[in-house]
Amino acid sequence: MPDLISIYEKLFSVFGHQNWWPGETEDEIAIGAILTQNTAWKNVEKAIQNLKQANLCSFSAIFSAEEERIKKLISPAGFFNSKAQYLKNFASWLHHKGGFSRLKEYSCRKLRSELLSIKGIGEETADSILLYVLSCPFFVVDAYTRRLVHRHEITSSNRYGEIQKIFMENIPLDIELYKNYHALIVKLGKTYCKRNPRCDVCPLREFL
DNA sequence: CACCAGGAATGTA
DNA sequence: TACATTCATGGT
Repeated sequence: MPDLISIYEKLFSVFGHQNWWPGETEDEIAIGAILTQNTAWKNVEKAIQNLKQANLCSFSAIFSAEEERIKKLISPAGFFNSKAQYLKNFASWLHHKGGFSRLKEYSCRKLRSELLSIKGIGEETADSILLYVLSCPFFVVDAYTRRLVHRHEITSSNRYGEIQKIFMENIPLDIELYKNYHALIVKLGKTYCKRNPRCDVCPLREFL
């Protein structure tokens, strides 16, 4: 079983620095994290473009907008009934807190538990927002990450916390490393080995 | 036409 | 705890 550092170095040597998460503002990043739940990123881009065009790509705007209007704008991202409500829920929470800038005084652990208490924010979405917006060191475990660890037999567990624990106990505690590693895993997943564990061109084939 | 995509909530056993 | 179902659009 290859160690996680070796995999990271291999991925970095192939793909280089990633400069992720896509999104120009804190709000846009968090909105994207919610909209991309079980949805192709391409569809999320359309939804975000619609929100921008309507000047609704911020939580302060979403907070006071009609929910039906949000639904129509984000419809390309699917599950619009649920996601419109999720965006509203997050917007209410953020409004109550007074914005992202007022969250600096909270511990990362506290922030995580608060995010998880919002309906529509699960572990992956919470950690994505924590890592990419709030600079908290939580490793993001997504579908690509699960596939990677299972394919490489790093663990047989499919539990979120279990997989996250393995990463956080085996790589240095470094925000930028967490961001880059996650981004590289997604880059790998989007580029190669979608369903074929032994595809010839996968950069990690030496580990398979 | 079947299957899936950077999940989460809800219900069942 | 471990699965199953539901939510919905657009690409392959």
